[in-house]
Amino acid sequence: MARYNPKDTEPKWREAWAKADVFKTGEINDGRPKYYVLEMFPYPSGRIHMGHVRNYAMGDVVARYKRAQGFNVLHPMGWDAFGMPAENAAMERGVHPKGWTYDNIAAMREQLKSLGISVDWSREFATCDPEYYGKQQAWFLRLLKRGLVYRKEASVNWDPVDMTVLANEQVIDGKGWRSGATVEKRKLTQWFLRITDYADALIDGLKTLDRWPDKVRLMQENWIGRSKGLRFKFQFDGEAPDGMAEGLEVYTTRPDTLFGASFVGIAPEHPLAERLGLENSEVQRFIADCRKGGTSEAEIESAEKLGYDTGLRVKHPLDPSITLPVWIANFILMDYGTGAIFACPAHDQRDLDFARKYDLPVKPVVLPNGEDPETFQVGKEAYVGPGKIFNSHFLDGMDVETAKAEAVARIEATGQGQGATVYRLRDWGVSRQRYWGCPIPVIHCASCGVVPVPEDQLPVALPEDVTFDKPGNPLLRHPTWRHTTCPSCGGAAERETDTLDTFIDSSWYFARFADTKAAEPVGKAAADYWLPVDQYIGGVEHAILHLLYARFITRALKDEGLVSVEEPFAGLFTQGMVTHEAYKNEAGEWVEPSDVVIKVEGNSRSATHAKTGAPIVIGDIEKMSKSKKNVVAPEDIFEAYGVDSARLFVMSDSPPERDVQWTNAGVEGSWRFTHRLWNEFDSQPAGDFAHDDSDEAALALRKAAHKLIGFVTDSIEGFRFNSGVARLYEFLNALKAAPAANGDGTSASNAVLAARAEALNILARLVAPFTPHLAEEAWARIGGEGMVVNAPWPKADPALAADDERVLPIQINGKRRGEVKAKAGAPDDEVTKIALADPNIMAHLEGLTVRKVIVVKDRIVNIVAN
RNA sequence: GGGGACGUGGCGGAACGGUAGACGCGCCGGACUUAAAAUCCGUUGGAGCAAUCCGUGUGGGUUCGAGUCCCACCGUCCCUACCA
Repeated sequence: MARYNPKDTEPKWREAWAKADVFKTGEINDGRPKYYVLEMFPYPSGRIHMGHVRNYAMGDVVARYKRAQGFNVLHPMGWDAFGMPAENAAMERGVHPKGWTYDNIAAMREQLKSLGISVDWSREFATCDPEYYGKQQAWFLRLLKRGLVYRKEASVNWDPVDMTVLANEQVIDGKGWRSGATVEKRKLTQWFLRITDYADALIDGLKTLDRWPDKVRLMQENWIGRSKGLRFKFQFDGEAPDGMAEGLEVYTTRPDTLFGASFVGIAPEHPLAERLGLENSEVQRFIADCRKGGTSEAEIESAEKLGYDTGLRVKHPLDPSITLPVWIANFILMDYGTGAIFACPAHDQRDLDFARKYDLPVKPVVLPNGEDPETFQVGKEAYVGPGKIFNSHFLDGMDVETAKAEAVARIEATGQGQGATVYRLRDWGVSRQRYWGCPIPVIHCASCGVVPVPEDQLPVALPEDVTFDKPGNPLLRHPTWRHTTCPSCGGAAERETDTLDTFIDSSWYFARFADTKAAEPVGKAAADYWLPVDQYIGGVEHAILHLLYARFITRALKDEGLVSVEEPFAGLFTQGMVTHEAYKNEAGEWVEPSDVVIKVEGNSRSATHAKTGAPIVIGDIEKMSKSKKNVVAPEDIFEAYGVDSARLFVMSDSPPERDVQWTNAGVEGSWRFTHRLWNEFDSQPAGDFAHDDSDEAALALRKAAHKLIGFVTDSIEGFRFNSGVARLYEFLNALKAAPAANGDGTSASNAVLAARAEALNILARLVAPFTPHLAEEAWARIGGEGMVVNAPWPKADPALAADDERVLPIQINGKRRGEVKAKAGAPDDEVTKIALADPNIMAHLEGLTVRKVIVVKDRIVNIVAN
């Protein structure tokens, strides 16, 4: 018997798989049902981390399982390869982003391959391949023609030192994350995608995604933020200011509280405010003060409400005898609704805070149930609950919902406004003043305006001779690249130097995988066959941005006739992170796990430094990160324990959707399992043995093996890998306990050896998705046909998988008092008779009267007695 | 402020409304060893000699039966946010 040695075994089988090209995707419509499993593709940072191991191991379990089930499986891999880190490397170390990126890809490809994942590598691509982003430019231009792409002036976060636009996430406490410079708001002309055109479709489509986590669907729904309300125009009392002759338009979701209005508020960026600012330096100063406030959470939380009374007044839309003052208020956002509101302080907390500060009227119009209209008052808290409308003329006595409908109807009847649906979602700004991204394929011509690059000139490729010694966009300062001729008039013109947000790159890659050689952006026949992705797997951190963008682009591409599906991902699974304890020395510096020695005494643990012996503080369990030094490198683990043990551990320790805590002891448990598993295979004697089901031990083993098939199958289907692995452990324990095989197998009966042979044959196939290399070696050891990777998923014999005898617990008044053995499906009265005859039960029923006996077939007996 | 998830042994976690704690880790005991590591075997929710009793954050409720369903509270975590 030889000890299992993953170091030799694992590479051997990876080579065998590659040589036989077993993971090559089948042709479309090859007769088998299709299954498309995809993990979110990685950013090529240079090395894989444990999070990747977990993500790709999960996808691999599904892919291998589905292949064994007879599906035509598409399981591709690619690289989300554009983005800032490549440019940062260029600035910091003088390497070219392209070289840096492709070097990283090469390194990570080797690491991923060493994981033994069943990927069809022939379909690999990177989003920075001109071949890929050229196709992206092609569909981008088609969306431009469709009117889904437009330019507008928008305010952006501008880093004055790096001379670039920053995403909101890159602004930390008002400063650029790299330069540390105070970020300015600048108005720039930017490219946008009309995602808001699809707001309704994106919300309504969520209902069809029944294999998505509810959490993610809810997050998207909230993000899109559909609200129904009323949009109407206030007319000015007296002469309207310049440009406002039509009135001042506001949006509200509470038209029922119109009679509680005490003032009208406009955002500091509102055109009316800006106009007033031109004439009045006091207004100008006020607006400037409002801009100073930061956007961090704490600042918004504590920000004082600020207001400026413009002196203008407007007429109440339902009673012109009432007039309301117009204030400029810092808490009103220009980019939601109309940038202007009517305020009802009694029933909105922000309005109330403002009204109290500036001593404006607070008039309640919704009476909570049980309150007296004469005495009800609003103090420091606005009342936002249900109730009856009062103090509101014709709305009096209505409930809130009825009053909303009535108020909308009245306003619509007077022509002052209309019921309206407003979204929180904004159009998607996709311009980036960056080099390492997909160039926006348009040309600016002085006489023709914006002209799309003709399709036969695509891709618009990035120039490679660029410099990073100065801040700003290298494309802008490149001596020749942007100078070109207008495709329309032939005159001198300039290329667009903005590149696309990298979220565009990842919004359609799954469709390209269907046919990576297609001349069109998406190969229609292949995409129609493969899409949607049946199972998508990735981190929950992409719940909103990536998954929403991909849904939007899919719908846009569908309307453009490029794909046939509306939703890209039929099934979504969001897996948890890989965490690890973080350690600190007495000076408060982070210490790497490999330098820490843990001592256990009873239930308490203490730690010391491996080299110095100095005390170490065991900190919290946190996401692995370089800054906290609590990172365990996958390659070190592969080296020490083998790939299968690492895969097995990340699959087994926690439910897949939850975080898994990496521990050395844990992976050692998986390592022990692989050895014990191998030993069982290795101890099975050669030869054909006949089944003999009269042998109790043999039959028990066979039954356990056939039941196991169902357990493991269900656990994979239901993404409960940890439970499936637990069942495999349990079965291995049963196998070891069976009377057999003490080295040479001599003590086992032929019946048991036959049962063992059958069990091992099943077991090898069931563990194959989890520990594929070991399974292959085990399969070979027991003389399995071909490679286990090509073996069909085992089928349970229903007769063997079913229990013919059941052990039913007997409860008295819900407390367990004994058990009864009964044939499966035994009639209730028979089970009752046996239960009541049980001596222990009889003892417990002493002095009690049996009122009722509840028998749940094959499960439980409950005797109700008192 | 709004929304959501989760509270089970020393730890990670199992449990279609039906035997709570599967499986793993750790601890403890034993075998092997000159010894240790590795490996193997066994015990392990708490109390009790035992019968038995108590146990799934707290308090109520529904049910023959609740970790699971409902209500309230406490705690932890995540998302989102002057969104009118």
